[in-house]
Amino acid sequence: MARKQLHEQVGLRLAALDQRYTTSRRSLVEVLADTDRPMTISEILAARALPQSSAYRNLVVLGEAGVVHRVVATDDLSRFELSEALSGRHHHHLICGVCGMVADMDASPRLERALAEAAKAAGEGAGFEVTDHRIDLMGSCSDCR
Amino acid sequence: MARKQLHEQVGLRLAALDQRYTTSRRSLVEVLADTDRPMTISEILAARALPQSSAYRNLVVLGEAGVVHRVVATDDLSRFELSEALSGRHHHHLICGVCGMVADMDASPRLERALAEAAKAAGEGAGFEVTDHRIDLMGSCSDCR
DNA sequence: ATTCGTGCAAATAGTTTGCAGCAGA
DNA sequence: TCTGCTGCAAACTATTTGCACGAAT
Repeated sequence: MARKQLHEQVGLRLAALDQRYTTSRRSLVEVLADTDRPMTISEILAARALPQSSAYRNLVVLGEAGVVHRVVATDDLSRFELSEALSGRHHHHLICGVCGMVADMDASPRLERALAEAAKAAGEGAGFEVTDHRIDLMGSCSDCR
Repeated sequence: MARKQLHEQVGLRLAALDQRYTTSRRSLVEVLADTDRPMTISEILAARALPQSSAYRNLVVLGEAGVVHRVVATDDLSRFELSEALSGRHHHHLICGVCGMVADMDASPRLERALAEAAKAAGEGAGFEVTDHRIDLMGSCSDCR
């Protein structure tokens, strides 16, 4: 999605919640749009000077607006990425167990189909309504070997 | 696995690291063997009175010994389960986005095959060596609807 | 005996929040 | 203009650690 349209979309989503699209929120969206992997708070702050509390607060708001998505890896750092609704790329993650790095990985149709089937079975069995999924491949990245 | 053999296995794994199989460690293993879902620290402490610090410390040791495994869901509570090497059940998780509950879900062969293929492709593409994976179905549990 | 584990309390790390001043629609 | 956002600092929560005592080999 072009950068301009991206901001338009974000603006709309925020407006729907009576939230303003302020400079710091725009900053956060820019940073996340510029990268191809989920970013930690410190990475975000390294890219755009911004008080931590504003970063946290705005990421919450952007999360509620469906603009950003929180990724949980294995270390205890939150990572954030643009939501798939905005990035348009359904993907999963590679997670390095040594350094904690997280990289994006494109989804495979076959995997998605198998997953949909498993989700259906799980729902029937346990009265659980599946709305989303998360697939992570764990291992070691090239820097850690 | 029978309870007695389980403790034997745990004892061996701890011994391999020059660690003793003490009463509190045995307690932790028992609690985790008695349940079918990953447990938070507070759930564990509710089941067996034990100082928090001992629980945390021993879960680290049991983790290093490959006896327990830490499960990361979406809230910021660590959850622990018996490792698959000991439980013998390869499984994935259902995670409720409302209450944070985590339940076990048996793995499906088809899903595993599709995943193995995706893992191979990812490794080739990114110089990433895949050693494990994690699949979670997110949604809402029966209690939350 | 000597090494390792325990329990308490204090420390730490990441994240959240109260409040006074500032800015966007 | 008026409601909501910002920035600072203090608060909070989950987890980790230092240290002196106790237990296991």
